[in-house]
Formats: sequence, C-alpha cells, structure tokens
Amino acid sequence: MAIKQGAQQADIPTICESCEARQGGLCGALETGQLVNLAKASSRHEIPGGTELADDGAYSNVLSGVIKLTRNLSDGRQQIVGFHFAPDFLGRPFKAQWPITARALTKVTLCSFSKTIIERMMEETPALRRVLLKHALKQLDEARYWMAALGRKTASEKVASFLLRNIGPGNHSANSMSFDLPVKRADIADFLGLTIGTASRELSKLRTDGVIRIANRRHISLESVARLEERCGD
Amino acid sequence: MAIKQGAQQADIPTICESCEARQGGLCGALETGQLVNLAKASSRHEIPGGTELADDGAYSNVLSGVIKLTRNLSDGRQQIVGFHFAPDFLGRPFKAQWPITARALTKVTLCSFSKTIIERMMEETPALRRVLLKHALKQLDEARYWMAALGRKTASEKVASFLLRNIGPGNHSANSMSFDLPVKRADIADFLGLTIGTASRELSKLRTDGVIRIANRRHISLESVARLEERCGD
DNA sequence: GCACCGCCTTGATCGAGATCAAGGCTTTGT
DNA sequence: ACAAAGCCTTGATCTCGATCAAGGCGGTGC
Repeated sequence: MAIKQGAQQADIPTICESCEARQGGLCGALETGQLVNLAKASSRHEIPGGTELADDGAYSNVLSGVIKLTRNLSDGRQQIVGFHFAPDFLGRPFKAQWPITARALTKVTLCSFSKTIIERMMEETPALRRVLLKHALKQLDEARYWMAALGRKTASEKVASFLLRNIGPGNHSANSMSFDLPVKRADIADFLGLTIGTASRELSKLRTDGVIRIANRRHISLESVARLEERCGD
Repeated sequence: MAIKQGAQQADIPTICESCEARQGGLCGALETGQLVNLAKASSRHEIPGGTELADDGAYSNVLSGVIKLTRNLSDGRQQIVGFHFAPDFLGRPFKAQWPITARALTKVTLCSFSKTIIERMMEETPALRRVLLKHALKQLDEARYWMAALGRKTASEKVASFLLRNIGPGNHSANSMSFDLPVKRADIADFLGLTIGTASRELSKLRTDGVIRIANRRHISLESVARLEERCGD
C-alpha cells in the first residue's frame, strides 16, 4: 500500500531487527540469514488520519493506528469489510487488482515491503507463507462472523456485537471496559449496514438502558459486558 | 470433515496418483517424494445430499457436488457464509473449534486427510501452504464481496448478483447461460439475508421482465447476462 | 392413476429501519 | 472569544422487505 493523497511520508529504511512488528508481524517470519538484507528493503511510513492508501502491490505491517477496508457499489453506497490494527498485514498478494479501498482512520505507522520484495520473500520463506495463511484464515473467520450479522441480525444486535467485537486489540477488564472508538458514527453505520441515524439511535438506547456510558463522542465505556453479550444474538 | 448423521461412507483409501482433485487440489501440491506415502493416508467418501459434516479437524478436497457453510444465531436464524464446489478445500486448519456448519446440498465426493496427516503435510510441504494461502485469500475476497451485498444491496440486486456469481464453476457462454441451481429457495434466502418469499418474488420479477427463464424449480437460464449485470449494483 | 408431501408462488398486512429534516454539541481556526 | 464547519442526536414520516396465510405445482410412493 502506498500513500495516495496529500501526506508527507517519512521514508525511513529500517532494518527489521528494530521493527516493532517483529513479534507476530511480517518481520517475525524473517529469521533466516538470507533474509537479513531483504529486510533492509522494508520502509517505514507515517500516515495521517483520513489518507487513502493506494494498492501498488506492496504489503505492509500495521505498526500502530487503525485502517478501514471498504467495498463500494457503483452509486456510492459503501460497506466497510474490515478493520486493521497492529500487527495486521495490509495488502493482497497474488493479485494485481483488488476491489477494496484502504483508508487510515487515525494516524497510522506502516512497515512496507515492495511487491518485488514480498514476492521473493514469499517464494523463499515458508515461514512467511505460514504466517500469512494464519492471518488470512483469521480474517476469513471475521468476515464470516459479520456476514451472519449483516444478513440476519437486527440493528440493536449489530451495534451490541460491534461494541464487543470491534474494539480492536485491547483493554479487556472484568465486567467493565472503557475505550476510545477509533471510528465516527458514519463508519459504524457503514460497517453494520445501517444508516447513521439508526446507529446513533441504538447507541442512545444502550445508554438509556444503562448498558454503556457515552463520555464524549469518541469515548465509550461498557457498564455491563454480560448484558451487552445478551444483546448480540449469538 | 467427517460424516455426522446417517450416510454410509464408502471408505476407499486412495493413492493420490488417481485423485481427480490433483489439479488445483490438495494432491496437486504433493509432488515431492516424501509425500507419496502420506498421500496414501487420504480416503474417499461418498456423501448423500443433506448430510451434515462434523468438524473433526480433517481437511478435504471436494471432488464433486456442492457444500454449504452456515453460521447460526442462538435462536435459529441462519446465514449461509459460503459454498464449496470442486476442487475447493473444506475444513479449518490451526483451529480445534469452528463455529461453522457444513452440509452437503447434493451428493458429494470428498478426498479427506486426517488432522494428524494434514498438519504433518503442512509442516513439511511449503507448496501446500502456498496452495492453501491462495485458496484462503480467494475465499476472503468472496466473503467481502457478499458482506457488501448483505449490508448495502437491495433484495433485487442481491438476487441478480447471486445468479451471476454463485452458479458454481461452469457453463459460461456468450450472452446466455443455463444451469441447474444446486440450492432450493430457502438456501438462496439464507445466503442473501432475505426470506423465502422475497427471494421467490424477485426471481419472478426477473422472469416477467424477461431477464431469466425458469424452466422448472431447479433449472434457470439467463436470457440476458448484460441486463442481469446492470441489476447487480456493482 | 391418485394421494400425499415438500417446495414454491403470490397476496395482504405490518413493522423495522430508511429517509428527510431540524437543531444541538464539539472542534477548529482566527 | 467568536464564528464556522463538522459531527451527532432526535423527531416525523415513508418504504422495502418481513410476516402471516392461502393455494398451486411437481415429484414420489402406493
């Protein structure tokens, strides 16, 4: 993924030894000697929120921040098909064209590998294919979970499921958790197949029912995870 | 996947040399010498339509027939999250539990490998991981296409998309194609997030509009692929 | 051939969520 | 501090697809 519109890229070549995504990330697969120099071909990017990422065949590790993936219909209707958090991978190997758009929701740090490099690495490093296979299967499970939600859940079940499952990797505590939503209401709607109005209404209902607390627009705390789970439908 | 309910299994151990799924299938990855004997561990199953397949960790090639994958909500609502045709793979490596149910829609022939075997093969055969990675990525693209359809398309767009994209691997001709639907109306509904009534109504509308012809319940021919594409929304 | 049963079609009505619109709250820039 | 723009909430109304229900068709078994 490359930067598409406005956004200066601090193009810092990085040796993977120092890469934060080493654990669980692409670089984590690069243990063998022949790859040390390949790893030098990686580069670091800082990308501001809102930037659209062009698919140039490169493959990246997300080091920090949140990215949304969307599919668009011809008349502009939009569906978010997934989110990426650290240390996820971004990109679609084995394919030149990809009908999916990636956009940074927050400031994002990426560790990128060019198409050429990543393809050579894929050939030479079985461990890399293994990591990528596990990652793809995890994303497939996710996608299918949300297919069931999109096709069969009510608006309130969708919102409850979103709050429980799409928080990103983080802060789970006993029976109360609190976090900053990385998305605005329009994104919640585009992810759940709803309109902004319905998404907002359902959040309000959860608030008046005492299931969640909405501190400010972006900050939510779950007052009762158990009661939220009851409302998920699955 | 193993057979779950009623269904005699003709358990014929097969050497992969004779496996129809060799091309593009699991066996196609097994070229190296050390795997010839592993391949002997594969077995062939004949499964009648309607059978539910239990997830026992085995991994199978579909040699013929159609399988549906479903996710279920607690109150019985159901969503079909994918179909498998030959030479697809069936199963979920790297995971003991899988919240997805597989059921044969037609008579199905499988070439199965036990969990132990498939894990050993996965370790020893980079080519296998490569095949599985490509397969997983293809399924992920599919799942995301249908996420957008489920979340944002109208009933008639969903049905049009289904006719064009879920025919299974087959008979594309110039501007007219004809085929047997492997599914009943209830499955179309469960796949598209609709009710049987709506699915049937939309098919009727396409018929009266002259876009398709419904010979009998299971046999449909597309009179105008172009006009069907216009109605897909993407 | 005839009866039965499962699947499909079609109609009438209802309701969840979309649409349209007004106003309030936050953030940002000057 | 003030103004302006963006985002969010909430209300009123409408619509698409769900629900409920009544037949029709086609395959299967006797």
